[in-house]
Amino acid sequence: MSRPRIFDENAALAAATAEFWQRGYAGTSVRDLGASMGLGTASFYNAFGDKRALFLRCMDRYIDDGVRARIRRLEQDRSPREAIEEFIIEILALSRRDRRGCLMVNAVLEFGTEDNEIGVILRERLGELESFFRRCLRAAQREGRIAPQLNVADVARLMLAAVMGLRVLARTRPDPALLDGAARGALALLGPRPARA
Amino acid sequence: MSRPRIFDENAALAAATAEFWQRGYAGTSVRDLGASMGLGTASFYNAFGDKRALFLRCMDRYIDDGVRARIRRLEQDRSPREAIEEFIIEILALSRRDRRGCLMVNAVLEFGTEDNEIGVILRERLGELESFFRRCLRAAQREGRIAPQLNVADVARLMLAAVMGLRVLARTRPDPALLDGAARGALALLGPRPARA
DNA sequence: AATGTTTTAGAGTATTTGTTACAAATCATA
DNA sequence: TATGATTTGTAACAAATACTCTAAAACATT
Repeated sequence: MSRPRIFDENAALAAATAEFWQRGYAGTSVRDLGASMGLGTASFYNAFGDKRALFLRCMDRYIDDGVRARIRRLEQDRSPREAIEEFIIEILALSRRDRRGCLMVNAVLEFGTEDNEIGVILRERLGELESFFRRCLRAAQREGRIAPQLNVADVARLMLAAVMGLRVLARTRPDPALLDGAARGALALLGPRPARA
Repeated sequence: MSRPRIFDENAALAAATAEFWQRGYAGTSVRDLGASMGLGTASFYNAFGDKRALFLRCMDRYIDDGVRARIRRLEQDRSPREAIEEFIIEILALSRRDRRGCLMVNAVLEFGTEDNEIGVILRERLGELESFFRRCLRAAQREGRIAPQLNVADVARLMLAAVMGLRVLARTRPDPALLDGAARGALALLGPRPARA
């Protein structure tokens, strides 16, 4: 019917994501993107609309494959308390091995106040993460795996902030001692593991 | 001796800072800056060198008048434990009233991986904040105002991360309940206030 | 009033930005 | 092998970017 695409859309999106992740939205030019995606201008605009639309697709993909997948997996495979613990441990591991921080957090700062449509999306995604923490904390509390006097809502909020902070620090001060310490501190929020009855 | 300046350098720096703060470095053009500072191109370049140099001056000023002044003041006027408490309360108040977040945190994400000179400066400034927390925690522990079994180094690191996170959240999700809750969570790290002996 | 020094105003420069235009290329089907 | 549809390469665009240049203006001192 028509000329087939020569490029792999998934690979192109991955390349674009990497570029945005490293240099930010404003810091990445369409020419940079085309080069790293292996696309000419025509293919670029034909396939993805424009720069902003491409960024939105990258962010969607990034979040679906990242936080969301992690939340789904941990909530299915682990006990509530372990789900939180594992989440933090995995974020720590990511932060230790990758100096780019988190594309979503980076986007929060770049678009938070300026682009309202992106702002809405980001707010919602952050809400999902907060909800994950709160759900797990509440469940863990019901199971008696964390102290009953813990303020679940506030700890969830603090954990959200702590994770954001960890991702920020990873981008500028990826000192393992710092990242490990902050993560240990966050884990300590759950209190000592109660002995199995 | 020579033609006097028509503009107030301090006011000009304040205006530039506001611009960078709101729109980021890449997002602010030299024309924007000139306009908000009330400077023509010649005056701009004559007085400040170039865009990057101006940004460095803005950041210096911002940090000196901000975190550093706050640390100095609190460490002088307050007990160690209160210094931390007040610091968090003040950051919370700032975050609630200003959606721009923190210029320093914004810069961390924009320059963390790209510009090494700025990266070094930011790393050092973050270190100062971490040290403040650690100093106060250690002193408070010696005074018996926080639990002796608290891991001071890790709590200081977590607090650094939490403050960064709070500043990030302020920029996109300035929901008072969220910010208040995260701050309460951070304060709870210090444990209950011991009764005065 | 002349000198020296710096600031100012504004036009101008070369490069980069995001995006469009257009014709050639490539396939499935008729 | 012609048709139809879409992708591709390249050239081009207007606007914006950071920055420079030239010359006039404004002061303190002589």
